[in-house]
Amino acid sequence: MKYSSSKENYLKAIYHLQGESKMVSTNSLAASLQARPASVTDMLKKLKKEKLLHYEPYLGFRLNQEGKKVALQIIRKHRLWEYFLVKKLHFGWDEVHEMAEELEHLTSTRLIDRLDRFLEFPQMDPHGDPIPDANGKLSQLKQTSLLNLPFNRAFTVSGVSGQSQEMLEWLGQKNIRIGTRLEVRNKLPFDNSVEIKIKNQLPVTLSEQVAKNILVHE
Amino acid sequence: MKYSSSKENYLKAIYHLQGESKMVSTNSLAASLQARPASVTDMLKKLKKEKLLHYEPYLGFRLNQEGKKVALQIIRKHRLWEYFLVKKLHFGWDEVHEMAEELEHLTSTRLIDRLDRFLEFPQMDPHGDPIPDANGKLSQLKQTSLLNLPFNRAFTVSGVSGQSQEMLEWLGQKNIRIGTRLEVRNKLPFDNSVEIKIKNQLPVTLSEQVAKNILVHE
DNA sequence: ATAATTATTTAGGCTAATCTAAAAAAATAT
DNA sequence: ATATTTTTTTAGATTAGCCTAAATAATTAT
Ligand SMILES: [Mn+2]
Ligand SMILES: [Mn+2]
Ligand SMILES: [Mn+2]
Ligand SMILES: [Mn+2]
Repeated sequence: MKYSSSKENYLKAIYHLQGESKMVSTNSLAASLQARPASVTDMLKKLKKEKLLHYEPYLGFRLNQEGKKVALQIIRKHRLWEYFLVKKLHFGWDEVHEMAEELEHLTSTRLIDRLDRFLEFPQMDPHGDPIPDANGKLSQLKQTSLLNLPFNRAFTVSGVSGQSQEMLEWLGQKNIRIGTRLEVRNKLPFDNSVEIKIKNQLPVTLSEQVAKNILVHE
Repeated sequence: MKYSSSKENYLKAIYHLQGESKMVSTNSLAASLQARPASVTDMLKKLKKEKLLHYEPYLGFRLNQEGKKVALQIIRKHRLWEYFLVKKLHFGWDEVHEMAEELEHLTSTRLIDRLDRFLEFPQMDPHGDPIPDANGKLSQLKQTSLLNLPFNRAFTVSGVSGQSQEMLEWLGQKNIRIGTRLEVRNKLPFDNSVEIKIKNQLPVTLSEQVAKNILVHE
C-alpha cells in the first residue's frame, strides 16, 4: 500500500475534519486543502475505489478503518519529524509545520521507526498533539480548553489547536508554550476573554478565540 | 528556483555521467535513470528551456554552470542525509541509498543547513564521497584505486565507487570499510586480482572488478 | 561508397492531478 | 409549495511525466 503525496494529504485532512466518524462535506475538505470542490470530487472517487473511505454522492464521506489507519501513519510521521526538527535541529515550534508537511510523505517505515527510537519514543509533538505509535495507537490525555477552567487553580499547557504561525509566535512571546504552568484569574463576561497568570510574570489577557485554542491538563 | 523530483534526478544523473564537462549521450542517461530514451529527449527539451544545460539534438548535452550548481545541492542533501542515517539512526552503509534518494528532494534549505550543523559539518558521506558545502564547493581529496597500489605499504580506505548493495555488504563482512587500514601483498598477473592484508585478519583476495572500486589514500 | 546497424528524435497516447464552467441536486427562504 | 441559493457533481481541458512505435540521423562495417 503506497499512496501519492496528494492522496496522503487528502486522507490526513479528512481524518482531521471528521471527529468521531462524523460525515465530512466536499466544500469543507476543499477549503482545508485549498483546492476546488471539483478536484475533491475527483479524488473522492479514486479513494473510494481504493476502499479507503465511505462515500455517497451528495451525502458526504468519511474514512473507513483502513483509511484511518493510513491517515494515522501519516500523522505519526508528521509529528515525529516535527519533534525532531524542534528537539534536534532547534527550530521553533512555529517554524516546523511546513517542513513536516513534506517529511510526512517519506515512504520508509524502517526510517520512521528508527527515528522514533532515536528520539526516545516521544509521546507529544511540539504543539502538544499526541504521536501515534507504530500501530496507530494514540495515547489519549484528557485535555480541556482554557475557556472552561476554574479560577485560581494551576494547570499545565499541553496543546495548542488552530496553530496559525502568527498565533504560535505571539504565544511564544508571552511565554505560553507546552509545559507552561498557569492559572486563570478571571473571565470577562462581556467578551469571554480570560485573564491568566504565569508565575513571575505580569498577567496576560487572552481573547476567547485564543483561549479556546489553548489546551491544558492538571 | 524549485524543480520537481524528476528533474532533480535527471540533473544529478547527468552530473555523475559527465566527468569534467564531457558530453553525455541520451542512451547512457536513459540507462542510468532506468527510463526510455524518448523520455530523456522530452526532459532534455524542458531542461534546456529552463537553461540548465547545453543540448544540441543528436550531438549530446552537458550541464551548464547553473545546472551543476543545482546538481551539487541535490548531491549535498543526498550525502548529508546518508550520513545522518548511518551516524544517528545506525543504518548500515549498504542500506541508506534508497532512503537518501527520497530525502534529497526535500525543499527546505534551512533544514539542510541545520542538519549539516547538527551533524557537525561532515566532510564525507558513509561511502567516502565528499559532501559539497552550502555553496557547492567540494573538498577534493586525492584518492587512488586499490588496483594501482605499490605492495606492502599501508593505505586507508577512503571511498567505494560502484556501490551495489551486494558489494557493500560483502565488503562489510570482510571488514573493508571507510577508514580500514590495509596493504596490498600481491597482484596476480593472470586475472589482475589483488591480495590484501588487514591487521589481525587473514589475507583476502579481491577480483579486479572489486579492487578497482575501492579507493584509498595514504 | 554503400549497406547495415545503432542512436536519437518525433508522433501519438496514457495517467494523475489539477482547473473552469455548466448542470444537477439539496437545502433554505418566502 | 415554490422559488432562490448553496452545494456538489459532471463535462471538458491542461500539464507533467512517462510510454511505444515509427521516422530519421549518425556511426560502423563491408
Ligand atoms: Mn503533506
Ligand atoms: Mn504539530
Ligand atoms: Mn532521488
Ligand atoms: Mn553515498
